[in-house]
Amino acid sequence: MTLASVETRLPHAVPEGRKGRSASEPVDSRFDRRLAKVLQYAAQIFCEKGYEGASMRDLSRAAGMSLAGLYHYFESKEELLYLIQKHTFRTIIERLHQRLAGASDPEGRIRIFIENHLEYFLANKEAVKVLTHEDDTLKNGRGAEIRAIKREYYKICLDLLEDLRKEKGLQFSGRLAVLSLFGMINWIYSWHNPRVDADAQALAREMGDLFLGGVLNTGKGRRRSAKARA
Amino acid sequence: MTLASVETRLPHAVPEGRKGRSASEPVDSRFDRRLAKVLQYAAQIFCEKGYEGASMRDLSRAAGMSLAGLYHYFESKEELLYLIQKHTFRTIIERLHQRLAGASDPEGRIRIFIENHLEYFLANKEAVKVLTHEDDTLKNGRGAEIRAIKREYYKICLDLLEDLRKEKGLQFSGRLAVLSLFGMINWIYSWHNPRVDADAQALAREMGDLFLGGVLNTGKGRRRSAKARA
DNA sequence: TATAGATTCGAACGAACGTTCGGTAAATAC
DNA sequence: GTATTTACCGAACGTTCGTTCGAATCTATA
Repeated sequence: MTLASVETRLPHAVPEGRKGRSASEPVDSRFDRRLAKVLQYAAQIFCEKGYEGASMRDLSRAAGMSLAGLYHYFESKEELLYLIQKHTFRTIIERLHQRLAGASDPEGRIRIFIENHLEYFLANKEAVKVLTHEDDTLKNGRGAEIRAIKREYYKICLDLLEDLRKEKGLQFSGRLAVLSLFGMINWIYSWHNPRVDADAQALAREMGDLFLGGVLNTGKGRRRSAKARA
Repeated sequence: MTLASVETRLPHAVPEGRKGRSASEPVDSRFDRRLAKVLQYAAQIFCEKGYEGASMRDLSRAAGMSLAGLYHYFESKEELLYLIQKHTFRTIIERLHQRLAGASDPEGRIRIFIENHLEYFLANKEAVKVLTHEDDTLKNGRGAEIRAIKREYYKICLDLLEDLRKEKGLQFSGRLAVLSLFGMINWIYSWHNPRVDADAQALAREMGDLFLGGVLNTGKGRRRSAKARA
């Protein structure tokens, strides 16, 4: 789970033979470790200046490595962004599955989703900002792959919500609920200040209260305020 | 309320005399109208490619005007972003004040806030994406001015929420509630599809239900689910 | 210690960037 | 109808961009 168990090995000029690592190979070579470090620096730079605004020279300065030297580890700036996004997403989903394994109560599972999301977000602000901010920067194959992972994550959350809906016999738009929840918890990167705001667990509880309070309340009796009905 | 009642007139090489329009001057000259058009194209381009990713040549192509000709209307790319953000923000706040003037019920006023926000967002997707996406792109003076407007907008929403809290005797973190609400309604630009999703009014009602349901429920008796308390 | 591969580098490539300059055409004022 | 300002343009400026190339230096094995 370092930031680089990835099939980028021997990026160019490899004559023949093994092209991509066959996945699930836990190698943690010198190459992998160095690439992980570089990806970390890159996430930081992309976070600060944005993908387009950041230059490879910025990265070379931050990583303490020459401009040309960087290209030993990946083949282009775009692949750099792809590797960061893919690793970040996959890690979040992997951890989520671990945590969900031991919980069956629908409401509790949604709270686990929120907590998992927020914990990773606040612990890896840079990478996550790159994930959400450079949302549709990647094109073609790499972009399609990242969008697929995103849909997978969306689907997990939607299923959790529909379990709750069935259990409680509620009526609400799953799509709207999921996207509202994503908005709440993704927006954090734009305001969270560790010196002012609570930690991930407390935030997850408060946001869980807010969101679940709304969902449970809205969907039940179609109760609406007089003002809204007017 | 065109996109350019702004003090950019006579951008450079003006020898002496009137520098900035003295504000509140409703002139809608040829210059202003053309600038408004250009700002519209610019919002579109910035929205598509991001501020850093968009080039002045892209804009010149979209606007059907030469590269050099553009600089007759503003002095730099950065000022372009500033003008878009300032006009967008000021318009949203101005309309909000108009709508709030006739409402006194705290819950209804929050619903007005949400509806005003969503209506403008969905009618001006490009400009709004530039507003939220290029959040801290501007530096120095221009950046400080935009951040001040943003704080003003935040404060309006916070006050609305605290009115509700007082009326109903609730307990909740105003900051967290405001920022959660902003997350919900700002995130829309990343997913809203007019062919699939409801219009602004319907969305505002549903999100209002969700948010107010949560706020009213959470803050009252400190009710929490067994799972969350465990 | 010799050999081979992995790692790193300085220097440069062509392309694209934001901006400027001198000048022409169109609109406005007198 | 002429003079003056406004609107616009082609061409270029200097800079920075992502990327490449050939060579130098490490590292590990035999």
